[in-house]
Amino acid sequence: MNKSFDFAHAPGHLVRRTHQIAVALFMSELAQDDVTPVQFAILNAVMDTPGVDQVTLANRVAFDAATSGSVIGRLEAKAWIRREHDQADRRRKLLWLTPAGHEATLQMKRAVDLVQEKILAPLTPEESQTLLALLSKLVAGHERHSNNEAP
Amino acid sequence: MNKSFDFAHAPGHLVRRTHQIAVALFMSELAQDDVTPVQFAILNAVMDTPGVDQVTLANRVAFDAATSGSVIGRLEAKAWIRREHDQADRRRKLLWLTPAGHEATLQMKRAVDLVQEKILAPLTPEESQTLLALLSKLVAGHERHSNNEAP
DNA sequence: AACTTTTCATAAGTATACTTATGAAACGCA
DNA sequence: TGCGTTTCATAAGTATACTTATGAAAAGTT
Repeated sequence: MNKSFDFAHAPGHLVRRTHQIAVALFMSELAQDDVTPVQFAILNAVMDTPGVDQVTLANRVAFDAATSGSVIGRLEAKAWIRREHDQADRRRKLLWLTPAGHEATLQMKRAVDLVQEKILAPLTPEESQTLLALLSKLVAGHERHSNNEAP
Repeated sequence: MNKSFDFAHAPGHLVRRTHQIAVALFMSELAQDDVTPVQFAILNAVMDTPGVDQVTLANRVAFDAATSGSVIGRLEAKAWIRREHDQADRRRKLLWLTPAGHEATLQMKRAVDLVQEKILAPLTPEESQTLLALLSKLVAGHERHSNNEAP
C-alpha cells in the first residue's frame, strides 16, 4: 500500500506549492503594474544600490547571469532600467533606474508589502515569525554549503 | 535609508530561494535519471492511481492543464507513460505507467527520499517538523480560499 | 610583450508555469 | 431533439530558470 512516495507531505512539494501561491498572489495584486516578482526584485535592488554591475546584482537576488540578463533586457525595453558599459572594465555593464523606473518601483512597494502579508495570512503572527526564521536558517545553511564546495 | 523593500527577509523571497534550493538538490541527486521534480511527481501520482485522467492528476500535483499536458508529453516520449482515450468520454485521456516507467519510478524513490532529507538538513528534526506543519497550514489555508471564490 | 586563464554578457536549448485561444466532445435544458 | 454552455486537450505566446557554448575583455604568468 505504501509503494508510492508521500508526495503531499514532502518538503519539496510543500515548498513548490508555497512558491506557486506566493507568485500567484503577487501577480494578482500587481496585475495592473505588468511586473513579475523577479522584475520587482531587480528594480528594488537597483534602487538600493544604483550603478551595480549585473554580476553583483544577480548574486544579491540569487539567480544566474543568463536569467538576470534577459530579465534586465525586458526592464530596459520598458524603459525602467538604463544599462551602461563600465568605463573601467568594458566587459561589465552597470545599471541605473530611469526616473520612470524609480517612480514605478516606489508605487509598487505598497502592493508588494501587501502581498507579503497575504502570503502569511493563514498563519498567526507567531507562526509567521517562526516560519520566516526557519526558512532563513534553511536558506543560510544551504548558502554556506554551496560557498564551501570549491576548494 | 529605508527607501527600498527589505527583500532578503520577505516571505516571497525566502520561499523562492527555498524552492530554488530544493530543485537544485533534486536535479543534482537524480542527475543520472534525467528526470525533473515535476516529472517525478506525475510518475508517482500515476503509480498511485493507474488510469487517472489528466485533469484529476493535474489537480493532485497542483498545476494547470497546459503545463501538465506538455510534461506528460515528454514522459510519453521517454516511454515511461502510456496515454489512451477514455472510451466513455472521448475528450478525456487516461494515464498508465509503462513497465519501464514503473521500474524507473521505483528506483528514483530512494534518491527522492534522500533529497527531502537534504533539503531539511540545516534544521533540527524538531525544526523540520515545525516547518512542514507551518507550510502545510499555509498551503491548506490558501487552497481553502481559492476553492471558495466562485459562488 | 605574448600566452594562458578567468571573467562577463549573451545566445541557444530545454523545462517548468501561466494565460488565452481553438477545436472537439459532452452536458443541460427547453 | 436541438442548441447554448461547459469541459477537456492542445497550441501559441510570455516569463522565469538552468546549462552549455561563444566571443570579448581583463588579469595573471613567464
